Amino acid sequence: MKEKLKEHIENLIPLTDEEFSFILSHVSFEKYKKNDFIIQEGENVKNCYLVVNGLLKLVYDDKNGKQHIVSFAMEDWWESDFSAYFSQTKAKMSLQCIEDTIVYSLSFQNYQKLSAELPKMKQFFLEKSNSGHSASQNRILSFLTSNAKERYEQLLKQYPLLFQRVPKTLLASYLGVSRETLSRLSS
Amino acid sequence: MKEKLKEHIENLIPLTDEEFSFILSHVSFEKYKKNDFIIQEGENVKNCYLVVNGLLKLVYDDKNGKQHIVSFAMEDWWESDFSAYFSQTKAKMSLQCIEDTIVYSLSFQNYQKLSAELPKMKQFFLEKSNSGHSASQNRILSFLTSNAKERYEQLLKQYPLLFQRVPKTLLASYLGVSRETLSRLSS
DNA sequence: TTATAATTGTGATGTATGTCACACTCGATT
DNA sequence: AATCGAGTGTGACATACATCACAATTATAA
Repeated sequence: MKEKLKEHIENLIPLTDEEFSFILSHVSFEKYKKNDFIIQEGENVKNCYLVVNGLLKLVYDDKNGKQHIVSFAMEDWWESDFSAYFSQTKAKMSLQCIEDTIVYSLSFQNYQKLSAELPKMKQFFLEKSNSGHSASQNRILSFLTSNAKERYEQLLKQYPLLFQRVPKTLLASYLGVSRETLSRLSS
Repeated sequence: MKEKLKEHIENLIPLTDEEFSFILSHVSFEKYKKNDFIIQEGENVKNCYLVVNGLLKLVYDDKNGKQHIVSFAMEDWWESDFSAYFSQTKAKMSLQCIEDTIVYSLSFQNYQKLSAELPKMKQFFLEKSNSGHSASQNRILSFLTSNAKERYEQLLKQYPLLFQRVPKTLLASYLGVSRETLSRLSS
């Protein structure tokens, strides 16, 4: 499993073996079961996570008890309630397993330590953050410019795999439509 | 005007005088008039911009010729079509002045140079990117959980100044509603 | 000033989408 | 095999919002 983390980082930035073992000593390997909460709303957010295997949802529960999916996290994605992680405050959102999931966990302290002591890692985090930011902007754009059907088709195109892995109800909650409307769109 | 840039960076990270003059030698100071385009859709995006004074809109023009505002950029904000900037490709969006505007411009090359040669600046960019990412996620959340009226009230609360500075049509286009609907919400 | 364009409000109407209710399928559990 | 619950489709109806049209007001420029 170590190889997967190494590959993941080297996808952006080559590492020496020493650098990689230094990194490895700052993360921890964790396994969760389907439906487990990795982060629960209201808790302090101590870690962010790299998904090695499995599937997560980052959800916000509104005052009416309705669930909204801010993001899915699939293999090779970093996820957390980043807003709470970076400010070391309480989670506004929950991170929960849709499938059995294996992750690398990185504490905020170790994130800072890696950033400070390994310039390559600061670079890595910077590039990850930049692309995360771009992805979010694209999602905003999709809300601004597209109706439910178009958003559905964009999602279908971008992540065809998702459709076999998650119930339609969750897709609806990601797209911002009711499950009934989504059902009518598919036909 | 130099002071404003220094203040802006030192808001996050203290700098020596040498460090600051090094930074200063890598940015350029530019003035634009109301309605000028700083970035035009289809162009290569060479720079990102720090707004010293004035107000910008980052807009996407859809296939039907309708304008969608992805972001306003006010004093003290960095803005660009970041997706195109970081990948050094053509702009999908335009950056245009709502008011006469003064900016610092930073080329991608100098961005890389500053990041590489000044660890403090890499840290600065990382923190900026992280907070930009969080802000975008909040905007997504607002689309998922709130109707037009609620989004309007959130915007009003977050940026009360904006309402005196920009026509309602633009606010509508930021909120993702028609100007008529926005007009009815205000009453 | 006068003319012209930009901005805003508001009615009438159409449409997309939400909500509620119910039925059906399918896999998991006992 | 029988039971249960999660996931899904679909009809009937309610509602939020878009669109089109027009008038009124306010800025801008000639």
